[in-house]
Amino acid sequence: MLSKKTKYGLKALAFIARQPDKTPVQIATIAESENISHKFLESILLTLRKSGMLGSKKGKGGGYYLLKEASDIPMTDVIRTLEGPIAMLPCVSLNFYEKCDDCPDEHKCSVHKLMIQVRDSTLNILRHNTLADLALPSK
Amino acid sequence: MLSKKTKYGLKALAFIARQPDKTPVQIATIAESENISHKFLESILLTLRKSGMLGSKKGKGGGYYLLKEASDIPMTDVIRTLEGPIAMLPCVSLNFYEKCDDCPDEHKCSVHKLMIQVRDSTLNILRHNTLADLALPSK
DNA sequence: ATTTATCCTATCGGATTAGTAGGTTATACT
DNA sequence: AGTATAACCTACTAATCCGATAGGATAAAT
Repeated sequence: MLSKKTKYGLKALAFIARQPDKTPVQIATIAESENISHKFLESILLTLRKSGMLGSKKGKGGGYYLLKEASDIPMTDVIRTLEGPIAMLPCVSLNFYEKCDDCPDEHKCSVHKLMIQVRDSTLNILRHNTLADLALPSK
Repeated sequence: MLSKKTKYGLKALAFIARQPDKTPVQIATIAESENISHKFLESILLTLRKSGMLGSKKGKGGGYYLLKEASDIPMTDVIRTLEGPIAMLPCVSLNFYEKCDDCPDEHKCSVHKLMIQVRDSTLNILRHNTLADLALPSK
């Protein structure tokens, strides 16, 4: 399950990506529109800025804006930044790999094999969906 | 991420499914072979028995055995029993649906749409993999 | 009767989650 | 210069979940 942090982060990014130019959007605007706690959202956007996905501007007329084209930001990037691993087990994670304590040889582990299949199909979708897709107006 | 409960449960089921007849397998045997805490595994197998997946027998020569053919137990069943929802968000879960507090209309939610795609591709794999596949000897 | 092995309830420490509090810093406007 | 604005940053907290443990009750085989 995705944490609320990730869900809110995705919604916020979609909101920011929908801005016409790259006009900065304020936390308060997003928080209100998407029903997210202002303070919680603040910490989420801070994380996204530190990861290099967003830029920010202080003071009046300030806010957050995209540093890249929305179509250049795959969902994998966002989820890995906010949630961590996409895989269902650390031992099949590409970016957050960890060996299982209980597994002497993971190549003989049947659960491992199954989870690689799940990982690959999930990655396939998350890689090909970008923030531009997420930001498309709902029809 | 899958909990250890689920991971251990999957391994244990694969172990049980590998038995020639339907000879009961003892907790201790599985725990030792798969490096799982005896007591923790006990509670996991209890859950699986209560869900109707396993039968059990007490006393000497007792243990756990499958109640159905391994090929009739899809991975979805096991994971839903031990882990709960397969979907990444409650609002796209088929078996554990919950409305999002923050979403006035989930059909207009772009995150929702994305997570439905992920859910469907994951389900596709987990439905077509059964315990029989999981139990195949590692080559 | 004794051993074996599951059954069941209760508890627990540690980690994680979803926030909240409160002040600091940078920018814009007057 | 002074004030308002809005992001920045650190720390804290309440609640929940996870992984595991404790200890006895029950049922079956010998």
